[in-house]
Amino acid sequence: MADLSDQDLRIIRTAPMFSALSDEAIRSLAAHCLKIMLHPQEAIFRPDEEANDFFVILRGHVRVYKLSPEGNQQVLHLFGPGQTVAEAAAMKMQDYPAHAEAVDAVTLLAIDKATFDAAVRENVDMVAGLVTGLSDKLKELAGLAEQLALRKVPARLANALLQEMTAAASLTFTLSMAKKDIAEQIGTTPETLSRTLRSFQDDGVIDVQGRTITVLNVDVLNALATGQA
Amino acid sequence: MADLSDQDLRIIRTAPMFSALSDEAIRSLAAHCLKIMLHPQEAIFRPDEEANDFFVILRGHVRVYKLSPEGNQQVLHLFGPGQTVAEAAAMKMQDYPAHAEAVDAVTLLAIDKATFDAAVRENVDMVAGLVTGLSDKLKELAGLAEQLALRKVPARLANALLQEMTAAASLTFTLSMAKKDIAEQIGTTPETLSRTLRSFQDDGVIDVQGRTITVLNVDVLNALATGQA
DNA sequence: CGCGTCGTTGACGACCATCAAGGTATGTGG
DNA sequence: CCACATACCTTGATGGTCGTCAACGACGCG
Repeated sequence: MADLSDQDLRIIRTAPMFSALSDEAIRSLAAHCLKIMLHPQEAIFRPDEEANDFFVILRGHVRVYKLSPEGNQQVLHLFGPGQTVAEAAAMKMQDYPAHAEAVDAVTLLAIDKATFDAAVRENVDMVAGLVTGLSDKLKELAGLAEQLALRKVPARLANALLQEMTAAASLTFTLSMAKKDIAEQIGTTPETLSRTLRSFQDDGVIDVQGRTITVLNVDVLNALATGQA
Repeated sequence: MADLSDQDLRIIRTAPMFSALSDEAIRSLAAHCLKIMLHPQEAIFRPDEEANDFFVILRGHVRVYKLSPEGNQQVLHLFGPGQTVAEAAAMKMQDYPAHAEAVDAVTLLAIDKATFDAAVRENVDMVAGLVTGLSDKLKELAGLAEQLALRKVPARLANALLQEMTAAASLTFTLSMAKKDIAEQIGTTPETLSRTLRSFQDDGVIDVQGRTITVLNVDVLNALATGQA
């Protein structure tokens, strides 16, 4: 039931599992799917729901996170257009393992397990892409666990800054989200983030002007990120 | 080149990706594989090696871990007989994402990417199992990240104790490994582990006699594990 | 019996979350 | 256009958690 624009098609084909499919194959798959629009902060799924569908992001960003009993959250993934969410849970028909919510205005394609299974049976080459996607997520989570266990806040922050820097392809860039969200993502608090940013600035590694960061010394920042400082 | 006993077959079929295969299919796959025996502590792979093979554990236990620049390690997975190691990395032909080593005396079946690909092409039903295995690992890592970020040491230890308890199916059990290894697995030090165990004991939740633990109050232990205490 | 690994305990300090308060920015309605 | 509300950010003070260092006792094994 979902109409797809040409741009939608291009975005969907960004996902490894769909990259090998023809336009017609994607369109016929989408014919059985729902297009969902969400407002910022709107919930997509919760850990106690059964995973009947998984999602392809057409527009916006999705945050996948765990919640502690005290209400703290830890972001596991941050997904953007062309990425798939919860395909592993859906394939196994278990409960979703975490929370997911829209970060900004989001459009999703919701694919239910049955129609996806049918699509896989007709296009066996999707499997390689599916595995690739899962493998990427495994690697990401392994890196996250490493960071949380073995790196202190300065190293995690340095990492995040380097990521933003390379994403912007410039030594000066504007943070892609509010500082409080960055704090959350690297597993700390806004207060500690603020202090750590200031200490970087005092050390002459970066310059902070509100949401705009300029990296003054990439080498030191790299050293911080890998823990050699 | 690897001869498989009937017991080997039974163990291999424990892995979700092999569960649907016939004896002959497994034997013909194994004909192109190597059986590897390892001593305790012996390395299996390192993060800078190219992942040409992945492994099925026939005997013993394998620890997969990340290493910090300071030499601390964080265990990501602990695998036993019938589990597969590094299949995601091997399928994508990238570098291994972590270290792996034998915990005790280990026997592995090493499967290289090419022969596995061939096997998958002949037995498409393996795919579902492959995905199941990856999905399980994703869930495990997500849980680990949650614990590291959001739970304090007592909660993580309570969790570990509950796991050992249910594995033993008895309120009294002997730890499956040295305490220092448990400390490592839950991301802390032997000293802190020792103190936390003592505090549990002082609170009357468990009794500790060397490596033997008796759970005196399951409810409180559960509360500790979920963070409600 | 001696040695090495493991486990425990104590003292200490680093790191970081929390609480509280004030400052800044941004958008909204009058 | 200004006043105000509401977020977001910063800064300081404080305390808890946990890692580190050091010393010692307990095992297990050759």
